[in-house]
Amino acid sequence: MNLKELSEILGLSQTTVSRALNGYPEVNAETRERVEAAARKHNYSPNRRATSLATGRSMTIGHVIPASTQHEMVNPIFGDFVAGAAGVYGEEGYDMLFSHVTDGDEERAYTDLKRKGTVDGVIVQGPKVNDARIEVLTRLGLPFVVHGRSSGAGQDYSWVDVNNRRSFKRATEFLLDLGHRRIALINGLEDMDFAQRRRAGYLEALAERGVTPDPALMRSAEMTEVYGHHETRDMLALSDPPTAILAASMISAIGVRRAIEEAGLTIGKDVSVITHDDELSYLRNGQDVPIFTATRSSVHQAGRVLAEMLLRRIEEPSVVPEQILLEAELVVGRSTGPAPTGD
Amino acid sequence: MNLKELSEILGLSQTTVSRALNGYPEVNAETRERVEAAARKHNYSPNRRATSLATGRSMTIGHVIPASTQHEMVNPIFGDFVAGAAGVYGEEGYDMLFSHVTDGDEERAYTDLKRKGTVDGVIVQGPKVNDARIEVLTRLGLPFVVHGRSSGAGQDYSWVDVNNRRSFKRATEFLLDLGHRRIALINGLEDMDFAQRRRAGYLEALAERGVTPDPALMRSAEMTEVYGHHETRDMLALSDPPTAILAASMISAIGVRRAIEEAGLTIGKDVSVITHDDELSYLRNGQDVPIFTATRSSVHQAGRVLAEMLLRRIEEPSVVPEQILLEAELVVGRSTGPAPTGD
DNA sequence: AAAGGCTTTCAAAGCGCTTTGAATGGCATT
DNA sequence: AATGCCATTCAAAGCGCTTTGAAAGCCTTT
Repeated sequence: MNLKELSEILGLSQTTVSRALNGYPEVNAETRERVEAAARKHNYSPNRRATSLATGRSMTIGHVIPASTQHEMVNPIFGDFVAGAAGVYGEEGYDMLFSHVTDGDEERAYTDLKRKGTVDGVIVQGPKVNDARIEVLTRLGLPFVVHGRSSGAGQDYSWVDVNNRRSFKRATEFLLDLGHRRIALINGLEDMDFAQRRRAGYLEALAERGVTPDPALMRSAEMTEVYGHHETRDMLALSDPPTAILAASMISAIGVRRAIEEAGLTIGKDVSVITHDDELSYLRNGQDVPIFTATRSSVHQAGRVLAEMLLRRIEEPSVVPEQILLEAELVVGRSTGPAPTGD
Repeated sequence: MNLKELSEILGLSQTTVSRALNGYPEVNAETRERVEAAARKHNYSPNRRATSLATGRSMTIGHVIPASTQHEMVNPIFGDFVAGAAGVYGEEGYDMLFSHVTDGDEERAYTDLKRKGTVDGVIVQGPKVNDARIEVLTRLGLPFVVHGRSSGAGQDYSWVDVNNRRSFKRATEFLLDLGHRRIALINGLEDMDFAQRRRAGYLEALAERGVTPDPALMRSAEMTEVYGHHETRDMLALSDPPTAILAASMISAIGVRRAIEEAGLTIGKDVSVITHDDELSYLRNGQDVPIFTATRSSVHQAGRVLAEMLLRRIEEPSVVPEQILLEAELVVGRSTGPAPTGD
């Protein structure tokens, strides 16, 4: 059933039927009802491609997945984020499209998205320091919002970010207050902007207390479980091992815990652990009492907020960019305790 | 730059330019080269919506995400699966579209997808026992493939599944061979088809050895970490606790491990654990020696295989459905050992 | 020289919708 | 009765592409 057929059945022109269904005022109330009834009855709904071609809008939001770090897509954090965004899209009648882009080819990818008119806007995920995508998208005039920020990207753009510097500073201070001095940082990938900010917060806290940072206690890589385990095991074998560890995600924290337990140590007693907790639905930080002391900020919620922001930008592209900085809570769980005394 | 402009620049008709770019034979070789050069130079690429409207094909694959169990989307397993499929789509020039569908509304969702022509085919994920989607899609004539199977769905359809029954039977036998008799099953959601099959395999193995299954040792729910932890703690508190546990995924197995350790017990000695391992990239089952003894089958690979199968079906919709049954390996890790002797 | 057959190019229709600009008819106004 | 104004409805153009059917041009054949 298409518009032509429907209008023939009704004995009306396509114009009138289209207008009736799209809520235009210049249609007789009675006619509108007839049209709506017929549309329901014949299970009519307009062809998205045709609508899209005629209006110039695709009602689709793009998420570009760089293929080199396939991980980005696979990342459980990404899953929760996307679920949050998808909820908003659904409510507003937008679809969500993923483009799998081979790395280095991002400029082309975005140019194509714009050119081909596949999407009305995009969400930029996992911004790096000085991320080139921001400049490209600004130049193309394709509406976008960024999940996180990119230090060094000159443009003024819209973003939603967690105050990573502050939350990791607080977490570090919390450990310092407990008497810890050998505090390790198991960070995310070095070139990710959020990782830089977390490290900055960590270093800031140490500096303010006069603790000299030890490069041997600062690790960074993709935040897998195996990585958390590996680095922890490695550091616990040092002659002067850490008494506390800051982990970048629940997933690596699980690896951290595994390594601590394998070493015959007790978490929260021999070694304290604080992790960032994105409130992943499949990896909740315990039910009532948190498993880990954690800096907590829902990535699902961030997805929602960003999606709403993007839809606003699509509606009004000329409005000045918005920026939202979310503060993470510091929740105290059972993975932290006073620094062990006596060596 | 659109086709019209490009053809005017070249002094050719749109027809010829279109044909040149799409590799039709009836174009002079020299002309083709000129056209291709101009297209490159002016950064031309055809508008997807227009192409799509003209050809009737959208070059997009749909993944429908039921909203009630938001979890499905958020599921880390889903992430890896989708990454596998996305790789194939990318190679073949397809995009991937997610529709967020409020539950119970799936029939409408698919009808719309078909009607609106948004997608050329869909992948059905997380089939339940007697899943209604299969009948709907068959009726609509929208090409689809299923990740898993649906017992009771009458139709003949294409699927890729892991031999869940056999792999859980083998895992159970492995534990029985080690002398375990109190074997618990921490399964996925009861109405999921895969969960049924796993349970069937588990029960089959018990029956063959004359072990009476104990309902108190059979749990099922969404496979989160907290769930694995909760059920394990609960069962370990029984007067006659299990000496071995079968878990449905790495994520719940992590919760199982946490509960065992909290109870002061040792995994692989006091309590043996076998999990299914989907080879999630962020939750690898250890590096060299597996953390858990596991039934292993890559969900990323399954994603690839299904995507390829779907593209074949889109190409040749009339071909008889294909079915692929993947066998899981049983890999032995450090989480299993002989049943503890003496009470 | 006319006929026939290739190769190459083109004009125009069509995909299914939205939207512009015009037409129609009923009613109140003069 | 003629005029003007709304409220409705309509025909047709246009979105940017593909594809059909026809035409043009050049050889070869008779």
